[in-house]
Amino acid sequence: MYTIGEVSKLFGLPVSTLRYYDREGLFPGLERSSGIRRFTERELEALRVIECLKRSGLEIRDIRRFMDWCAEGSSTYRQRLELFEAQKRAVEAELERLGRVLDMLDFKCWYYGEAIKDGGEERLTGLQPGDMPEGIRAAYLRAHGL
Amino acid sequence: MYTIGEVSKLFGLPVSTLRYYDREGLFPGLERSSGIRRFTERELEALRVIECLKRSGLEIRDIRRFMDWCAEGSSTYRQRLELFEAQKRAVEAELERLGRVLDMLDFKCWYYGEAIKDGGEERLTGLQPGDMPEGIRAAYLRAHGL
DNA sequence: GCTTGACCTAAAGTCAGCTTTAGGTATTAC
DNA sequence: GTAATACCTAAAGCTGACTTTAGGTCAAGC
Repeated sequence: MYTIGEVSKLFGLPVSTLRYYDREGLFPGLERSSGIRRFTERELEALRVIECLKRSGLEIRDIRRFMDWCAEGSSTYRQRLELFEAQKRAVEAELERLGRVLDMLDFKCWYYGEAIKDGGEERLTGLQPGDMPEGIRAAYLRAHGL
Repeated sequence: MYTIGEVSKLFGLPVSTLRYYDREGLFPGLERSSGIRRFTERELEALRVIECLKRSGLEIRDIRRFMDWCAEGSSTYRQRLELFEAQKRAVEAELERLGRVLDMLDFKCWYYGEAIKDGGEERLTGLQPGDMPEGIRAAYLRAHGL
């Protein structure tokens, strides 16, 4: 059993955020003793799932819906599975987009490294992909969707 | 040369967003003919960079600062390089976090698949990592930071 | 007994990033 | 000539996710 202050430290989240999550219904079964919230291992796992679903792009209201499904019992397993499968696809898509972002950043790092060496961008502005070093060319082409 | 409507279609961004970006100073050299914005290849590349920096976690005001550096010329190459290097580190960190999110989602997909097969969570609630299949155990442990 | 610190609430405030509204110009299509 | 369409501005409005504020309870330490 943990107080809100302990959970705050464990997860590195402000107390105000935990109270906000509770207000929004993200801890449906959270118990209290004389008004004070008592977090159990169940709420800690809920919090791990909340962080996971948030990072995967879900909004608070949708996380709430998921938590309500959990409280509803075995009749909602299918919906819960489908939610996780959908978020998996969303995260895989995001990973791919971030990969292309990284390609652009790699290209730009190379570009400014060269610009600094040259003292200007004259040589670089006319550059065709064919004139770039192997790895940079690949990154450039992926970043520009070619 | 492109009108704002053409750029909107090319990038899949609302016209209102492009005007907002312009208002926020993200196209420092954008020209106009009789009041109408004329986007050139330079603005298209700027837009690619904007999307890249935004996805990498930068705020509009910081992107604006970068665009101002570009307008300032060769004296800012170093700052620009450092910005891209910092964003590269940020994206690499985000990729790792997303990897752990994916681990959690993999675990939860497996979990609910099993719960559906079993018709309940009784067997699963007592489950130790040692009882899980190979790949799922690994995902579970990574997702839970163990 | 009184201060400190951890908890509580309801309600208002904040911030980023857009989007919408209201009103206007200029060109093309009929 | 008038209706539709694409452009323009300034300013207000919106949304999600918190955070802050103002005011209160309660137990522990001095």
